[in-house]
Amino acid sequence: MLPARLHPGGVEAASPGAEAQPLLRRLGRLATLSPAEQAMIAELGRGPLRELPARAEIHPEGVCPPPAALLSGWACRIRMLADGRRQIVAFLLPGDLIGRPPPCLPAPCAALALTRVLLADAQPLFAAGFVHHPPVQTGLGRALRAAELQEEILLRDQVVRLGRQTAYERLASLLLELRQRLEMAGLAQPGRFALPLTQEVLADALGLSVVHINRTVQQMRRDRLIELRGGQVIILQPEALQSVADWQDIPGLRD
Amino acid sequence: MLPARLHPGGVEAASPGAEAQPLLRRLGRLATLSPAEQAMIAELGRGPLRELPARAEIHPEGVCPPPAALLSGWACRIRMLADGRRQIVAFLLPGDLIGRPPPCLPAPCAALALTRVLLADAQPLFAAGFVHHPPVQTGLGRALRAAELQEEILLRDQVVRLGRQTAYERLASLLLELRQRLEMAGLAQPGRFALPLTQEVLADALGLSVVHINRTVQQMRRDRLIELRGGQVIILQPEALQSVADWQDIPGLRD
DNA sequence: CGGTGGTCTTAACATAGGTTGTTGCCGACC
DNA sequence: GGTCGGCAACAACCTATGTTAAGACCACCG
Repeated sequence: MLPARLHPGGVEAASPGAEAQPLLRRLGRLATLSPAEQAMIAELGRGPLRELPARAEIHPEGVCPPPAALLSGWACRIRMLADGRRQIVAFLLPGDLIGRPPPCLPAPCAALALTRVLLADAQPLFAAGFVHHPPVQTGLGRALRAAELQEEILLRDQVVRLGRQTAYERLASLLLELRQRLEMAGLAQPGRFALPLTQEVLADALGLSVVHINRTVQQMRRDRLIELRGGQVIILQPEALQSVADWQDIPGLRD
Repeated sequence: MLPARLHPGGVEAASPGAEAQPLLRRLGRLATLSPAEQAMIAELGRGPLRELPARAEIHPEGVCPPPAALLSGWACRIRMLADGRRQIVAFLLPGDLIGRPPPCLPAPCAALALTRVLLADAQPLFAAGFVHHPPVQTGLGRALRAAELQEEILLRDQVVRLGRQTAYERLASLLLELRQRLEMAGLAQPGRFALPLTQEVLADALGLSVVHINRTVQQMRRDRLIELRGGQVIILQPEALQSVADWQDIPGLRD
């Protein structure tokens, strides 16, 4: 609704369109984009944006949400059971896409802001990449398609974590996933990144209790694999962490 | 490789093209197909088929498998950890699609036949529905797209199961999922269907040990929710099972 | 300043589910 | 008809993780 320049707080928008940087970076890594496509993506950052505070619902469960791009802040897809148990299905990071172009089935989970978030309407992107041309034909189409496929891969990783890994392994694996994703969006220094998540959120993502997350974090600190304070993670021993987590890199796509 | 008519065993191929029935049924439920599209699908059953015995690998981990349609038999997507732990990520039922049209990222999990399976080359389908036209434009495109979206929904259900449900709830939920999917492919009588899975396979899917699967099955039998013998399940109390599992139907798409 | 609420931390105890090992059934194969 | 392998069933014991509860720290706010 409001133009971008009315949101001075938080986003350090030095150059115009800077809000779209992570999205541009990520999609640009997935396929070669034409200058026109790059411009279209950068334009999103100048278009009408939706700003939401932490804890706000981006879209509820059971609807078919319109395509949006997460420009800044963290969010998640979450599902709740009847008795209140919560499972975070996926984390959404700057540069990620929420919602699908039609035809679209009702989403089985809600999307929730974990921090203050800035959302842009991604309808034009999907229209250009998915609807007007077959996705294979354009760089943008291939990039959007690859983003979808990556999301599916992350979902499968999550299944393996929850199904067959111990608490310690799950935490290691999640941290490595977030690190790589943030790097792909240009938001992490090597070995160090911001993690604006409470232990309760981690618990809901990893299928554990808060108490046990705490135990596990303590242990990982004592083992000198990570440091975690004030919303910042430092990965002290990447190789050790990778071997604990049985980690394999998230594949990309270059045309 | 071999033409369909050289596979007399197992498939009761009364009319020609009968092998493609489940696929036709399922895609036809997802979108309205033109007669030409229906013919193209039926044609798959007459084209060169790939037959594999139980336990055979359909495709390994880490490759980009060509699109195939599972015409008969059960299979699964599975991922293995370095130390041999296995997690079944998804079950593949007759009428399901394996592999993706390019652009495609290396699959993070292998596909494994759980029974004898019959596979057809699905490249023509994806070419027509995805590559030559944008998926929205044709009925086939919409159906293929909906099938993909359904698969993603199943994956999210699986995450919730493994993350937040008890063994008993997981089993209930999986049985309901399989029931609905088999019904959508026209392969289940109401309240009763074939389940050609060993308890070990169930364990690998539900993130449990074989022993505990056995305990859980016994309990569910004692509670008179299901019968399970000789590869057949009878759901005795569907509503009770649904309330245990916190079940919601898998959404479909009708144009 | 002193509440108030959110988050992290720790401890004690409870339990769902894992592990190991044995038995019995049944169909396949010689 | 015997033997063998795969599978289901069951028991005894063990452990990872959940639950409940309470204190410490910190940010915010009146």
